[in-house]
Amino acid sequence: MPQRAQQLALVDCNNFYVSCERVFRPDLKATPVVVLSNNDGCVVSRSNEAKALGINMGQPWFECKDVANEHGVLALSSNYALYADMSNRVMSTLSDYSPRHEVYSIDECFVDLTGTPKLRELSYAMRERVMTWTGIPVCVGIGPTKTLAKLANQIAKKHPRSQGVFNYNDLTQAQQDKLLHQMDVGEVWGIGRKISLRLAERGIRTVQDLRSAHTATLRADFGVVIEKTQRELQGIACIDLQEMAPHKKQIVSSRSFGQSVREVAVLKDAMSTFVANACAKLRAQGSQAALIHVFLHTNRFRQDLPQYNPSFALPLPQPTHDSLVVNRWADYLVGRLFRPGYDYKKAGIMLGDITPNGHCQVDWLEPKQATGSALMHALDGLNQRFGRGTVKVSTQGAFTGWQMRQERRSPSYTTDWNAIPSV
DNA sequence: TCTCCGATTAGAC
DNA sequence: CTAACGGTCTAATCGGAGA
Repeated sequence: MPQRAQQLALVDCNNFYVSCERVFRPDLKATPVVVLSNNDGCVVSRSNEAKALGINMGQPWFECKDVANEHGVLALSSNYALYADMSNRVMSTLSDYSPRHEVYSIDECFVDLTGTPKLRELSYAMRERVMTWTGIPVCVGIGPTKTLAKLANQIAKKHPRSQGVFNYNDLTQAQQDKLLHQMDVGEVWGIGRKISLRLAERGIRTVQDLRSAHTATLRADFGVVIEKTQRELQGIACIDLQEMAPHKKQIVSSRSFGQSVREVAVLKDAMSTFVANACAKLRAQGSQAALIHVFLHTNRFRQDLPQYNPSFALPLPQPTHDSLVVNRWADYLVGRLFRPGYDYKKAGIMLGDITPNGHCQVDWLEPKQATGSALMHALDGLNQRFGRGTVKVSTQGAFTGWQMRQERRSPSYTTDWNAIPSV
């Protein structure tokens, strides 16, 4: 008996960060809006009006500022607390539709709707409900594989006639061929700029070209990943739904500074914040790290200034998730890496060699470490209940001048009572 | 020559 | 006034060191 195709939906929020801002500022419905990355550096989310003005994704703000101001574009600093909270609401709404779902990113979720009767009606209802319950518009793309669901989602986004829902499984073979022939390979999930160019050299320009390319040659020239992508385009699922997020194998916390920094003390202050951040993430997933990697960066865009990008990876004698322990090492490393006379623009820490708590190789000879777990537990509890930064390590916050620029931040509508507008 | 491992690359969002 | 360009994460692949 032939197996019926999987009905895998990709639900993707439209212009997510901008949409989050608009939920609390309905007056901005027709205003072109963009949201900027950390440090107000690049454009990371655009309303349709802003897209129409030719403002590109990832474009540095200073490049498009003039055009933007000319057309009355409102630019906002990113407010991740708000977006994370809105994301949770959307994902929780979607999770009611299938126990088999995967939160793929802050604004995307795969939902397995295989076996659902009246799929079309259900998809429209799902969009409606997310809109009513959260205020966030979404589009639904359905296909037999993740890659085709992604592609279907793009169609749903692009063609107003689809009303936000597109099911690839509804197409006949001939319709599929025609559709894929009209789409650029670069639109496929997993095919980025570099590979698009190399594919084009071999005459593979459309999605249909890729789908029908000679598999062995493709694999030899481009590797396994692209072979999997091809199979997915052919309707053979190679990328599984990951219902449980696996533990992170590496945790990074880093930031560009608002201004350049010349003093060690300020770098150490910043570093202790990064350490606190990274260790909190580590504890949140119940892990320990045995490798810490600290780095400093000068401004790579200022080639007129001397460049210096030192880093050092330090294996720890014992794995830990204790901010204080990590902070001592990081502080020491910053001191070792620092050279006076440079304008530092960025720093950070990477935690590696991550294992679940208690699953470590213990060195017989090392005295058993007093991990301070109870202290860290209390600290996480307070910071969770009263907001990040309620309790800090003493080296944090003595110096300023490294904090990022955020001149256009919206209030924290969903996480701060004081931000709720008075009626 | 093979294997291991760290560094680099490419991609996503 | 000027200068101004994100942050995390994974997997594959590359390339050098050592066996």
